[in-house]
Amino acid sequence: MGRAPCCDKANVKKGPWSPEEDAQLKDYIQKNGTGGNWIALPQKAGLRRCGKSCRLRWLNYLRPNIKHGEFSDDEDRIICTLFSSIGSRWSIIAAQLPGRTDNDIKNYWNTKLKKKLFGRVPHSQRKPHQIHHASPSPSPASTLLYNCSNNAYHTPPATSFSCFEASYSSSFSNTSASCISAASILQPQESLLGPIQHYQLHDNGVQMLGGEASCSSSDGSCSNIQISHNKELEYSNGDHHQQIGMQSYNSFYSEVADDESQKLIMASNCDHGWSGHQKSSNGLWGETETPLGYGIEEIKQLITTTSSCNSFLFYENKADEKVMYY
DNA sequence: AACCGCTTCAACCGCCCAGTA
DNA sequence: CTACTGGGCGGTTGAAGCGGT
Repeated sequence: MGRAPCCDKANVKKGPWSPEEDAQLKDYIQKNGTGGNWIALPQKAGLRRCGKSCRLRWLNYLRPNIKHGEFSDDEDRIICTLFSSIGSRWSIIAAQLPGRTDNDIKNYWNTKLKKKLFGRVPHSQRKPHQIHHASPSPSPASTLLYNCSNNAYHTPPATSFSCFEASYSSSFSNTSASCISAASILQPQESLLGPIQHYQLHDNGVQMLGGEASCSSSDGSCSNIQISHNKELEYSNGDHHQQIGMQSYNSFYSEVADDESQKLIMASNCDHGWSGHQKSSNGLWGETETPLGYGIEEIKQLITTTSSCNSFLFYENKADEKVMYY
């Protein structure tokens, strides 16, 4: 048996708020405050709304000093930086952007910023042969390479675990690669991956990001990997091989394992090196701990210092975006 | 003008956590 | 210690708007 609903669903109004309801809620809160009890608030305010709905409406729309409209470049940068550090902790990200709500930022990220960074190809411009439908299981990862030297973002071609629906750039061969960070999630079960795809490096054939990573641990858990590269990077997918660039870096890979079926490999050659941190059992990092081991105060500091070099980690877990290019 | 497909974003859903009885 | 409750949060949905044909 599930938990009791927070309100009588049959007697509450749903859907868009009318200007009258807005005025009623705003008026009540301005006069009486929230009283620390959102569940009781609608009744007191004479609204036929769920308490949670009132809270959301107030926080996201009616609250004073809410900023609507275009996000500035600075805000973009802050969102990207924090997202790279702490993931989709929208409330924490929102706390760094006065006047912005977590919902706003979440929507902005999902609808605009993500596309801005990844250069999404409109459906109408896709050629049928470019589209490959992957396995029906959720594909949790997308991968992004961030080149600090020219402020450009690049994604490598999609891997089987990297099914971000986007136009994957293979152009980082002509970047200086002075500061490239890569991250991806590996899923060990082949059944979840669909067709085997992997990146490999020429010469010594170091395989990574979905292949058999070089493991430093005896049990193959791949907790730490250190690789020095100055090599061409090739993308391989069965019979299709594509050279995707030249990388020159000395990387230290750390694993962030959050459960048995998902392993996160991070790579960075940035100046402010970082180490992997284990998520807690609930899949979240501690309130003041970030994946990079930064506290919230440190994140604030990070915002001001990462303009020169960032470790970017992008991943998503959206089951319905299982289209990829190869 | 009508239709269609895409995008946007407000709002909802359901889970998790902390506080409390 | 356990059960319950409300608040908070991230993920998802769907109506509205918009542009193209």
